[in-house]
Amino acid sequence: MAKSGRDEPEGRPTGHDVARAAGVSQATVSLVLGGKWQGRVAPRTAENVREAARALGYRPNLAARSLRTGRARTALLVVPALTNDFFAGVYTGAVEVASAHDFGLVLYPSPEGTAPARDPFASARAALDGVIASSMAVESLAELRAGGLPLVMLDSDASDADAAVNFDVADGMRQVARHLLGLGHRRIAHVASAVDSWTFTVRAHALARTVREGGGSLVRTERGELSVTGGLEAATRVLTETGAAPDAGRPPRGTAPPTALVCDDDLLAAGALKAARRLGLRVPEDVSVTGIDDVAVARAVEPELTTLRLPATGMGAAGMRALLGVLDGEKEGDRETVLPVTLLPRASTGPAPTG
Amino acid sequence: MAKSGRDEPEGRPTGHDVARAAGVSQATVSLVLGGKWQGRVAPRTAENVREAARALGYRPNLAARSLRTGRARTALLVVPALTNDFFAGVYTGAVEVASAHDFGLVLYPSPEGTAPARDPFASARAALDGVIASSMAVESLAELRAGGLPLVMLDSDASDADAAVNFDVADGMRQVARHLLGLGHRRIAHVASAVDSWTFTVRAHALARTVREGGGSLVRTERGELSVTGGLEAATRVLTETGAAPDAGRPPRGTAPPTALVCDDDLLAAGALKAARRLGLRVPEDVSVTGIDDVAVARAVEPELTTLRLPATGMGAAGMRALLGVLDGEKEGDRETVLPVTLLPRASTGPAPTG
DNA sequence: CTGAAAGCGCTTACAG
DNA sequence: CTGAAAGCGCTTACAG
Repeated sequence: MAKSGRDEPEGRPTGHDVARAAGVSQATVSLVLGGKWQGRVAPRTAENVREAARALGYRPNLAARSLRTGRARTALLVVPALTNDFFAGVYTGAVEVASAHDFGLVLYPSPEGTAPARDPFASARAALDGVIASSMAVESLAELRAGGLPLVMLDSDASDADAAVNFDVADGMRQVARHLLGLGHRRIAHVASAVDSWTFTVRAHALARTVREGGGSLVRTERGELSVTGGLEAATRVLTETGAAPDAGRPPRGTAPPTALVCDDDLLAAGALKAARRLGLRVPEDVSVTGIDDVAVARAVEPELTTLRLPATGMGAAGMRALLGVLDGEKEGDRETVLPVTLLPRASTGPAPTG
Repeated sequence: MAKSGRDEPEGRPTGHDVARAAGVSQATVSLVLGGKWQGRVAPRTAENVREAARALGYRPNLAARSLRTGRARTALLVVPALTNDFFAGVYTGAVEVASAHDFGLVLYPSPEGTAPARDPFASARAALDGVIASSMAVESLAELRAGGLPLVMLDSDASDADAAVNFDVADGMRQVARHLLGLGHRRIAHVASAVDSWTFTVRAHALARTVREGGGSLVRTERGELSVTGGLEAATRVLTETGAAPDAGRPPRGTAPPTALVCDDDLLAAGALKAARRLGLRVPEDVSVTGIDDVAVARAVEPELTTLRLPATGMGAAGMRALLGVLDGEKEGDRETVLPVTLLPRASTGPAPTG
């Protein structure tokens, strides 16, 4: 193991050290390295300063800069979980826009999942100019608001935020429902998220309504945590308790069995696929399954999932742009962005079984 | 949309505001809120201060604190990608230990994947006390070292770090190879990572050696990027070009077809499963497949993957502990931790086909 | 074109 | 038991 660089001769070099080496004042160093020297410092002097800074390995102390300027050019992105690649997309999109505006982006996965984030500020510890929160439950708003920082909400109930970016999930659910109705499905079950956040409430309403309007019926809703296991358990309940699975050994309880399972995300849908297989049902011949998100698992499983592509990267980018707008004191318009979603029909859905 | 809290009457309250409200000096406020008042400030006064701070919604300015103390109590965790839940585990473990020691942990997913991280410090922008880097390629070391901060490497070549935590991947690969040899497999192919970092080099060596010593042979190595698609492509090449797939329509090129595919991670293995299926091969009857990591996708696919469970959370925790040790000036011993790994036999491996 | 100086909001000896 | 003061390393008017 090499030695740590901490105990170098003079410790970490400061602007004064650079100034001494370049034979100028510390103020000049600041001007040059801050890129504000044009017309104020001789080009030759500026070059000397840069040279000295390089030689010493100088890096400005961010704490000092941020204390002085009162801003950190840093935003915090709060997400519920890292176990879903969806948030990788959100981060990627946001960080790209942030970088382009010379902003830093600190990622904070809330340890409580979609539940209230326990003081993300304490954990992030960075000096922050604003917060972007993705897919958080309403209860976390108070905590997030506590910092008094500008707040942009993503894929969430945004009534208390400074700006919002959402997917058109209602339209998405309509697309899913119409896709299934078009395939002849009339009895549909909803494998829903156990977490009751805004986006899932909207999904449930849009699904119920579209199915009803299309002449079908939502025969059952079972909730599961957003994981493969959660989906497996919830879908198993749906399939056995409605009598959809012939081998289940449990009598139907009067409900007609569903021919399609609409799942609130791809992880749940992957679990539903497993449930069907274990109960001896073929997908999509006996039962169709749909997901939402289009994360990697959607194409990892067999059959590949018919799902809704939600533009995660676009949402992250739009969220960062919205935050920048709020920070610039942008007028109150343009504060709510809605991103379209696309249905991706794949092999997990097919014509409803006849008979 | 509600108004942002930015333009409150007096702006964000400082320690002086609290002092004024409580009728004490700013120094006393600092003492009380910093928990260093015992025996220095009257309990009654302390209570008044806390009350005033609460009433004003005071939060200490972290930039000022960090400038004054010279430390930030914050570490940076650099990971290559968020598209693998493995790193969610690493983060979770590290953040737990960090919190217990009142440390913050900033997550930085390197935009270049396992390639050199382009100045994570600029992006993180936080004042940092140390860096933990997981599964990064050697080339990124220079960048990471540039900050002069204590560095802990995870699952990487650690020769230039202050401390290291690694999995016993060599032993793991041996377990995988022996498992397959025990099932009668003699011709094994390696679906390897296209990224050539330390951990993958170790895996390749251990696999080749164990297979050879067990009387088998490594008939082919194909590399793919660490994703389902990468695995699908690499495994398709292995299966068609060795003549393993009868329907492939390509003549064997003199190489005996493998009966087992050892993949460098679960994503690659999930892709291999798809490749086999598309080529009309049954898993595990015609070909066995193994993964590494035991992330969610390992149990999402069918058949579920025989894989190596790498304790990601444990590695994150050990990494943070190691960093804390380095920061405390701990003696040079105990700087290299090796974590054991476990083989999880599941349905994707079975007896080698006879004949 | 360059420098001296103020001040951001804290923590921490040091007086009293 | 409490306060006045120094100083962390920057940025930014302000002089010259």
